[in-house]
Amino acid sequence: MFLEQSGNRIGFGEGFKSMTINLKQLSKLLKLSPTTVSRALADYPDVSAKTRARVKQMAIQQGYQPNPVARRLQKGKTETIGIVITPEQNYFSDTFFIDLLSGISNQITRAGYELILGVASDEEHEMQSMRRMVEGKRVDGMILTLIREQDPRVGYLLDRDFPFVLYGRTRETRPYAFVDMDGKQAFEKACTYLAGLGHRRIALLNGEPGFMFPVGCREGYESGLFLSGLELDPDLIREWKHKDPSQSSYRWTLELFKNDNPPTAILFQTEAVNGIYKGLDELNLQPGKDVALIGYDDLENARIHRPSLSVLRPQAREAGQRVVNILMEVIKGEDPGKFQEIHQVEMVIRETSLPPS
Amino acid sequence: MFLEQSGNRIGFGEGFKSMTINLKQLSKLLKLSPTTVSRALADYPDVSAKTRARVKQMAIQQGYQPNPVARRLQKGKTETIGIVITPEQNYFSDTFFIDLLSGISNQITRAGYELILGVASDEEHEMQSMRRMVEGKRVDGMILTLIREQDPRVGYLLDRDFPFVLYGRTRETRPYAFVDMDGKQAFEKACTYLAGLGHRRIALLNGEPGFMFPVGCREGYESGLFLSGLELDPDLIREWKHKDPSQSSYRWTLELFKNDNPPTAILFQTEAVNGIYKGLDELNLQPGKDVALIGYDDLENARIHRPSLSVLRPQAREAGQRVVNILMEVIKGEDPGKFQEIHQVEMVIRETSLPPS
DNA sequence: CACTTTTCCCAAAACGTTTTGGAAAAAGGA
DNA sequence: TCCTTTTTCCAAAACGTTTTGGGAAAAGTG
Repeated sequence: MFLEQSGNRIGFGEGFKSMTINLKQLSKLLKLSPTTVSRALADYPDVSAKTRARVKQMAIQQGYQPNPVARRLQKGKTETIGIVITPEQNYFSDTFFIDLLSGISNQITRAGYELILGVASDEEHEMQSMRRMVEGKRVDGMILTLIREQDPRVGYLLDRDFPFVLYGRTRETRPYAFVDMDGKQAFEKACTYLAGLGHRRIALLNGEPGFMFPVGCREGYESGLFLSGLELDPDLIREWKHKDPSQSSYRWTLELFKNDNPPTAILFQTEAVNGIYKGLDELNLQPGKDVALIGYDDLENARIHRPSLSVLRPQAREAGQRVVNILMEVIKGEDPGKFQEIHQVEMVIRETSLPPS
Repeated sequence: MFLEQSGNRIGFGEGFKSMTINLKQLSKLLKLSPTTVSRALADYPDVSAKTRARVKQMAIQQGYQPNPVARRLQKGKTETIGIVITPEQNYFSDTFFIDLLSGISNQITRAGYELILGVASDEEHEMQSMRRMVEGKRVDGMILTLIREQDPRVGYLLDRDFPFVLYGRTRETRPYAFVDMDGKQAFEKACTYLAGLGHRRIALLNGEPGFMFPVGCREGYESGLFLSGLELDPDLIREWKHKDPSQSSYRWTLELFKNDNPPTAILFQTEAVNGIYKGLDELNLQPGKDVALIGYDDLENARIHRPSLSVLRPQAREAGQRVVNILMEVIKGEDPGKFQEIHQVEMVIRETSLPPS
C-alpha cells in the first residue's frame, strides 16, 4: 500500500513526462474514496470544509485535472460546440469574422467547453460537416453564420430539436435563437446621414442575393430614402458576389457610373471596398470628394485606404460572446424563442462622408 | 424482451427527435453480443463474413454511429488535434491561412479526428490556451503556426514529449517535426529574377523580427544578391509589424525612397501590399513601371490591385494536409526527427515585375 | 439516556465503447 | 471414430469520471 503510493509520486526513471494523475490515485494519496474527492472538488455540501480544503490543496499540488473524456461520458454531454466556416465565400476577409470567432472562443473556453471547427468548401460540404458533428454526437450545440434566406441548416436542426444559435437571421416561422446586427437600422442611419448632407442620388452596392443580411441592408436603405423624401431608383442598386467581392464590385461600380444621372454617394459592405476604390480610380473620381462612401464593417482596408473610409461598425466580439451565452441556455433546455437579439450598429465618420461637391 | 426491442424502434410519442441507437440496442436487435457487433463493424477477422454483412447492414439501417466519447475513453485517445490562432498578429489576413486551415481540417476529418480551435490575443494567452489543451488531456497532438525564432511552445512540448508538428521552423537543436515553405529559395529566386531583368537596387521589406520566417526570406534575399553579383545595402532593408502591416509598411516605403539612391524593386510579404501601394502612390511612383514588386503569398489583394502583383505562391492547402499526416505518424509513436519537410514555392509573374525603366 | 437529525463519507452502478481471454461449435486429419 | 485445429462467438473487464443510495458517526433533542 505504501509502495503503491510512492510509485505514483516518483515515477519510473522516464522522468516527469506524462505526470498525469487520475482520480483514483489522488484519492489513494488522500486516503479518501474517489467519491469524496470528486464531490469535494465539485463543492458539494456533503463534504466537510476541512477535507474539502485538504482535497483541493492536494489536487493542485499534484496537478490533478479530471479527464474530460471520462467526465463527458458520465455526464452524457460532449462539452463541445461546433462551427463550420466556408472560406470560399470570403468569410475570413478580415477582422470582422475573427472578432466574432474570438468572442465565441473566449466565452466557450470560459465555460470549460471546446470549440470544434469544420472548414467546408461549399454549401453541400457545409451541411455534411454539420451533420457529422450532430449525428456523430460530437457536439452539444451548433453556431451558424453566413445565413441564407432559405437556410436548410436551420430546418435540419429544428427538425431534430438540436440546440443552435444563429449569428444572423433566416426566413423560418418556427422560433429559434439568434443574435443579429441591425443592418436595417445601420443602413437607414447611413442613408439619412448622407441625405442630410445633401446627397440626392445614393447608390447601394449590396451583398450577394440569397443571403439574409443584404435583405436588411436594402430595407434600411429604402427606409432611409423614404424618410429623407428621396425616390428609389432601381438603377442605383447593384449586388456583388461573395466569391470575388473585389472583382464584381469593381464591375458594378463602373456600370453604376454609366448612368445618365450617376450617384453622388454609395453605401456598401466593406468587403467590396477594394473593387469600388479601383473602379472610382479608373473613372477618375475621388472617393469622398466626388463620391461619398460608407461601408458596413470596419475592416483593415477601411482604415488603410486613402481617404479613409467612413464605416458602420458592428461589435462582433460582443456578439460572439452573446451567441455562446445564449447557446448555453438553449443547451440547458431553455426555450430558444426567448433569445432573439438585435444589436445596434454604430457609425464611424471618417473621410469619405462629405457633402456633395 | 420483445417489448424492450420494439420500445427502441418506436419511441415514446416524442417523435424521432433523438433517434440515436447505441451498441447494446443494436446488438439486441441482431441477437448478438455487443462484442461481436463491435468487432464486426471494425472488420476483425474473427467474425464470419455472413454476420459481418448482417451487422453492417443493420447498422446502416438503424443509423448507428459509435459514441465517440465512449470510444475515446476506452481507447485512451482524444482523437482530437489542437491549434491556436492569434488574430492580433494579422494572421487571418487572407487566403493563405485559410488555405492552410482548410487542408488541415479536411485531413483531420478524413482521419475521423476533431480539430479544436483556440483563439488567443497574444503570446501569453497563446501559451495558456495550448497548456489547457495539453495538460487538460484535451488533444492528442498540437499544430503550431506563426513560429518565432525562440519559441517557448516548442520547448514546452518537447519537454513533455507531447506530439506536435510545426508549420514553420524555429531555433531548436532537439529534433522535431515540421513542414516549412522554402522562403529562402523563394526569395533567392525572386531576387535573381529581378536582377536578371536589370535591377541593381533591390529592397527587402521583411516581416517582423523575432519570427522565423523572415529569417529565411532575408537569407534568400542576400543569397540572391550575391549570386547576381550585387552588393548588400543595409539601407534597403526594412521590417514591418504584424500588428499593422499596412501602416508600418506604408511608413517604411516612404522612408525607403528618401534614400539618395532609391531602389528600383522591392521584395516583401504580400500582407504589406496595401501599405506599399499607398506609399508609392503618395510618392507618385507607379508600381511595376517605376518600381518592380514581388510579394510572398498570393492574397486577394495581390490580384485586385492594379497593376496586379507578381507573387511567390506557397501551396498552403497541401502543406496543411502534410502537417496532419505527419502529426498522425508522430502520435503513433514515430520519431518526429524523421519528418522535416521543406516545400518549394512557385513564382507567379504578373504585372509588377518589369525591367527598370 | 434514548431517539432523532445532521454531518460526513463511501461502495456500487452507470455512461458506451473496445479489448482480453476464453469457450463452444465446426471443420480437418488420422 | 477420436483428436486437433480452425472458426465463430461472447462474458467480463477496463477506460476515469459522476451519481445514486445509503450508512456510520456525530450532534442535537426530549
